[in-house]
Amino acid sequence: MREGITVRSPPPTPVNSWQTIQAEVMRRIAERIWPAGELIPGEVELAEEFGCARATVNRALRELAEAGILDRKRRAGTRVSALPVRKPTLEVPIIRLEVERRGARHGHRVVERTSAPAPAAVASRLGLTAGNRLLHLRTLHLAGNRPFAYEDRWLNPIAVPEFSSVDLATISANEWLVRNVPLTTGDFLLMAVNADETVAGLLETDPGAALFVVERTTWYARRPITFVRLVYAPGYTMEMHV
Amino acid sequence: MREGITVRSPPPTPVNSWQTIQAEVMRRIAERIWPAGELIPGEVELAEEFGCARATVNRALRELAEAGILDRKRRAGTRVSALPVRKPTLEVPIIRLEVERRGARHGHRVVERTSAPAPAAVASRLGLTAGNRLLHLRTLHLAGNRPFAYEDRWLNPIAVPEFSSVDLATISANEWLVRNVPLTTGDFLLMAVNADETVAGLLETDPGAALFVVERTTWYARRPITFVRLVYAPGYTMEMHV
DNA sequence: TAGTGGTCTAGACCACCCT
DNA sequence: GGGTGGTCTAGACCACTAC
Repeated sequence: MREGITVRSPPPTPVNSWQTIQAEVMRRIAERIWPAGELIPGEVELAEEFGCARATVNRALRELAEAGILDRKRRAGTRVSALPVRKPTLEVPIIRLEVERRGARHGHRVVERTSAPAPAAVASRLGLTAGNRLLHLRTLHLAGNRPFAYEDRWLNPIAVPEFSSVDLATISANEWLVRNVPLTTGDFLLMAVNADETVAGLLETDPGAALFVVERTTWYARRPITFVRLVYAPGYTMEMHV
Repeated sequence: MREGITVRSPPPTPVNSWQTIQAEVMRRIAERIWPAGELIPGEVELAEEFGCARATVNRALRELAEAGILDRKRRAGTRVSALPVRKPTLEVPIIRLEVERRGARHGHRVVERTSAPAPAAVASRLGLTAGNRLLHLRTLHLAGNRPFAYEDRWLNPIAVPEFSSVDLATISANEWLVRNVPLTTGDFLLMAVNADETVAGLLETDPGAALFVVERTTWYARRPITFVRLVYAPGYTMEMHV
C-alpha cells in the first residue's frame, strides 16, 4: 500500500489499539478532563486524533458504554455517565469450588430427597401454581468434616426430567445443574438470618447465630428450573470484585 | 456490488448479524449439539456457514468467551467451557438509590467525623501502615425516619484531599465518592453478624439480631481511597442478577 | 511451522433521533 | 434533514501455541 516514500499522515503517534484508546479515555474521565455528564468528541474525531480507524474507537467506547461508564446515543453523541457505577461481580457461584478455594475438601450429605407439592412461597418465586409437585432436596455441604452450608432446593421435574436418575452421591445437585443445564438466568437474594433450632443443629452452631443466606431462582429459556436456599455456616464471607 | 443478475452464493439464509449468530451458538450449546468441552468449528468455517464476514463471527464468539461460556485459544481453537458459569452482578451499589427504589426517602445523619490513627485491621485492608491518620466517619442512613444502615468509614485524606471541604449535610460520603472519584476498583466482602449493643441501638433493633454486612475496600489507580463497613437494618436483602 | 484466534483498516450502509 | 453511533465486509497482518 501507499507506494513511494514518506507518504503524508503516517499516524502522528501510532497509539492505535483499542486498549490504548480505552485506557486514554478512562484517564481523561478519571482526571476530569471529560467531567461527568460531558459530551465527548465523536468517533470520527477521535479516530483522527488517535490515528486509527473508526471501528477501533468504536470498540474502545462500546465496552465502556456496556460497563456503564459512558452513555451513547445515536445522533446525540457520547457522554460520560453522571453516575459511573461499576457493577461488582461474584467470583465463584459453585459451592464445591468455594470450599476448595478455602483449602478444604468438599463433601455433601443428602438429608432428604422427596417429591412434594410446592409451598406457596416457592411456587410464587418460580412462577408456578402452588401445589405443583416438585422435587424437594435437602443437602448438607461439608468442608472437610465441618458443615459448610445447608441447601434446601426445589426442582421442577418437568423442566429437568433427566435429574431423577442422577446419582447424588457422586455429584451435587448444584454442580449437576451447572454442567447440564447451561445458559440459565437467575435472581439472587442475599440476606442475614438468625439460626433456628433445625438449621443450628445441622450446621453445628447455636440457635440465634447470624447466618448468611443466598436464595437463588433459576430459569432456562423462561422456564423455571429450580429454587434454592443456601444457609452458610457462621463465619462465611462472600467475596465480590469490581 | 456484484453486478449482473443472480450471482451465485447470496448468503443461503442471510442470517448475518452477530446477535443472530450468538443466539444460534448459544442454542447449540444449550441443546448439547456442541456439548461442554467440545471443540467447535473455527471462525472461517462458521463465517462460511452463516454467510458473513469472519469479523462478525468473531464478535459473536468473543462476547461469549468474555462471559465464560466459551474458551478460546489461538491455534487450539474454541471450546465450550466445561463449567459455563454466569457471574451474577450487583444492581445498585449506591445507598440512596437502594432506599429510593424501596419507595422511601433517603436521609443520613453523621454520628462522628474525626481524624484518627487507623486501627490495624483497617490499615491492613488498605495496605497502609497502622497508625496512619485517617478520616473516620460514622453515619446512619435513614429510609423515611427508620434507620436503614449504619456506615463506618475510614478515608485516606492524602488520596482525596478535596473531601475535607465536603458538606456532608447535602451529600453522603458514599455518593460524593462515586461522583468524584470515578473508575475506582474494589473488593466487597459480604457477611452476616449478630448485632452488638451499639449497633442495635443505632439501628433500633435488639442485640443478637442477624444483620447483613458489606465491607468495601476501594482503590483508585492502586492508591487506597476508603474502607467502609455497612451494617444494614434487619430485613435487608441484597439483589443480584445474572 | 502452520493454523488458530486477535486485531486493525477503509469503506459502506443503516437506524435512530435531535433540531 | 442530517449527524451520530451500530454494524457489516473484505482484506490484511500478527501473536500465540499445538504439533
